[in-house]
Amino acid sequence: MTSASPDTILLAWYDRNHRHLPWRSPPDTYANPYHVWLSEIMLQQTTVAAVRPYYLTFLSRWPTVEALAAADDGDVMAAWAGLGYYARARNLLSCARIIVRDHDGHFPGTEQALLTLPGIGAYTAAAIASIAFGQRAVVVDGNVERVMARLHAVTDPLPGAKKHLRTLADALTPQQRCGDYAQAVMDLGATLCSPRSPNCQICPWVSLCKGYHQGIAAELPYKTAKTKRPGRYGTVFWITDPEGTVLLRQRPPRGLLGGMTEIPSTPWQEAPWTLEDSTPHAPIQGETWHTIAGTVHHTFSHFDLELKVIAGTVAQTGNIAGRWVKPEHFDKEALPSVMRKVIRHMQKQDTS
DNA sequence: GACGCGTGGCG
DNA sequence: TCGCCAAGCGT
Repeated sequence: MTSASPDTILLAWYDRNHRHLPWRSPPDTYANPYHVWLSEIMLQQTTVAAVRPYYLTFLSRWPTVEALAAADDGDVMAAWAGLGYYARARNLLSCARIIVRDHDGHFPGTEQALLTLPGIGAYTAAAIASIAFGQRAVVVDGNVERVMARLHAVTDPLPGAKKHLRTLADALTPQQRCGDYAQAVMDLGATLCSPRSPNCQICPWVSLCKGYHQGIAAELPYKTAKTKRPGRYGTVFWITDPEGTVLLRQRPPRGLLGGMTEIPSTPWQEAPWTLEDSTPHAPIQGETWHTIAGTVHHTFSHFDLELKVIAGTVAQTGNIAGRWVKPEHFDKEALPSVMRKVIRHMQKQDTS
């Protein structure tokens, strides 16, 4: 007798257990390339739970790549606000406009062509090519790396082991049902073969899994130690006019929170700010500042931030660089989470 | 290849 | 409270 191949075993598991996600199509069908692309960009380093509402909002507001390409930049950034990694939103718009301008509104169907588009790297190109176009492509994300490391008991640490893990993933990738297979491995990693406590007992691959048989599956993949997150400090200037309108401004188009709306602030430096050092950075001078009690803490990918807030009022809003926005219109702004924390902090002051 | 780039949830 | 983690990409 012959035993089923690993990919056949996994696909059978997927047919029984696949999750219903808004961007997915039924097994054995090709999904809409626009849907696959939009979801894959949002899912980069981001959980399904976080993506779901954003995906539904985007698809509702911009149902096609043509609609997205025609969208206003500020509307797209505002709709992305809170999801993080804002370069993805800038690249999303840029990519949509290239698709419409150079590709007649159709996504290319090969990995090689997809790779030339902004925001689409090795993983996303392979995902779109396989899931939306049925091409054989080796899809390697964090899930696949973890599953391969466990299945083959790879003990060399990441990121050094990446090339080896890709080779192992390539060897397992079938010629048929390529999109379903890609989603199946990722589903396996996201549900059973999870980072902390894998559910090996009901895993379709348990009998093949070297990591399981060596008793080290849950520990894999090993990773090289990370350095501790440094701390940074800033002072935010909460400036209002007599009617409670607040001074906002735009951040530079690239870099941290690039293109997003901010509340004016000192630079974010390694040492705490004194009041005297802070105020020269304010958008207005000669102000009487009122220190707001407490601090706002926020963790970015590569540093921890602690913000103090000082408040001031101006009689006239003219001749000050920035935009004056009423609080009831904040929800239309491209305000990242750290700035919404500052706003919440100020609203707590009002009610206490 | 290393680093910059967000956020929220979870053990 | 804290470190880890998520369907990575661009430079």
